[in-house]
Amino acid sequence: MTVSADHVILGIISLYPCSGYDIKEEVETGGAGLFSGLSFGSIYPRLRELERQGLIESQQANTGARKRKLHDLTAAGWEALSEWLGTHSAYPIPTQDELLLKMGFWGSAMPEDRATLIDHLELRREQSLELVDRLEKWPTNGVSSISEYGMLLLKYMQARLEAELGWLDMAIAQLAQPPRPPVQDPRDLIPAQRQRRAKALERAESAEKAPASDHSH
Amino acid sequence: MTVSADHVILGIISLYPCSGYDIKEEVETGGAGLFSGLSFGSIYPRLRELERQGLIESQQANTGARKRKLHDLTAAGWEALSEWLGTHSAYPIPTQDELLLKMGFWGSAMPEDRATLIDHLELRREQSLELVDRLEKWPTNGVSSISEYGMLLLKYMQARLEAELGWLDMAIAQLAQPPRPPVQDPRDLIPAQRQRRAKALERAESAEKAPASDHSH
DNA sequence: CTTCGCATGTAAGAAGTTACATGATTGT
DNA sequence: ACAATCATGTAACTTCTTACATGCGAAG
Repeated sequence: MTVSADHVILGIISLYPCSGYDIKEEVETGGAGLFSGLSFGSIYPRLRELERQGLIESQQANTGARKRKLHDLTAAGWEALSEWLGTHSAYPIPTQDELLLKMGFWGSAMPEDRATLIDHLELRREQSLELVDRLEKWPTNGVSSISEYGMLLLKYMQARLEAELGWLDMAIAQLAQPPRPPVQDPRDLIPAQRQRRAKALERAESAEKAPASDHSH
Repeated sequence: MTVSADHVILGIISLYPCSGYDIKEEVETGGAGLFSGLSFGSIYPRLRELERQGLIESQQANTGARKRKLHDLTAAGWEALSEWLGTHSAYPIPTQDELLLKMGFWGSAMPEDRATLIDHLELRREQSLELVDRLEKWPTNGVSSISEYGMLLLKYMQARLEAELGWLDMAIAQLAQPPRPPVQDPRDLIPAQRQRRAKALERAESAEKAPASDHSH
């Protein structure tokens, strides 16, 4: 499910011959970082392995003053990259989004506390607005390379963020109102959740008050 | 970065007392599956561990005719779940989306072949339309429990999918047209990519034709 | 009577992260 | 002189997945 580190590394090197440090940089602040993550702990070992496999070539380079190891694709590397690009990708569900996941459990575990959820959503809103800002400046920042494809990706993210922000405003407003009843609950699970929770907490509390009653018969 | 399996399991059990198999079911076809994934290989060992930690209680149950082990939260389990819900979540970047990632490398590795990318995007479009359909029927399917929070999640996914589908139509249409020049390319990396690739492939081909010239000096 | 779906589990391994270790160069 | 940044690497560990193993009940 997770995208292979090797492919990300090959892809980034295809953009320009670069060092392990450059790759990390690209993933942290560049466009590739929007859709993948990599740490040094995987970059360097993988670079060695890719070189062993003959997909990349490495050479010491002293551009500037620092010594760095520059990596570039071999013919086999370009072919491996193209082959990967040609294969179909898995549909991106499940979407990794902890906040939304939590929201799905809110009704059962945090029956009363809507304020905390609103707080989470407002934080998300701020962070998304920041990202919108960063993305907006991208095509004119004077440093990033943005191809036609890069521009399409940028538009994808913008469309998605816009939709998310609209939803956030709606959701925050709704949560500030009194709770609404379930939309559909054929097995009456939702009232049962509250009861199960209340019973479990109550039982624990009474056990705490009378701890001597534990060794039965 | 990845959401912890334990929290997902606790969350699903909070919805109703369930077996390991039920949890898998919920993740495959239920709402929780939109934002998390779990396999049997992690569910069963984690259930044992959560029981050992006193966060869940398990009991043999013979509802129906089959023997299953039903799990429910203890007071400590409800508290652990609430505590998790109360903490802030990481911003969901990087977004795990292999297709978009590939698109970012398309210009360097597949300079000519726009048809394959269009094909990928059309497949995505179909899959997203299918999901839209499934989501639309959800609140009236007569079986799923959908709280107010669940309904908000549903609306989130719908907003996001709608934005994605709009973008897909635009992107597919654009890619059917002739290529456009880069939006920004201060270091002229984009033309360089084609040259590096061409040179690497060419070099490999000539080496194949004259394989005897390898032992120099 | 046998195949499919329900149901639980284990063991080996893939893949990546965290934390650590090291050292040079640049800016203040 | 000192800190921050550039730069490369390793080892231990966490976490989850894949593939396998097992068995019962229901349906055809």
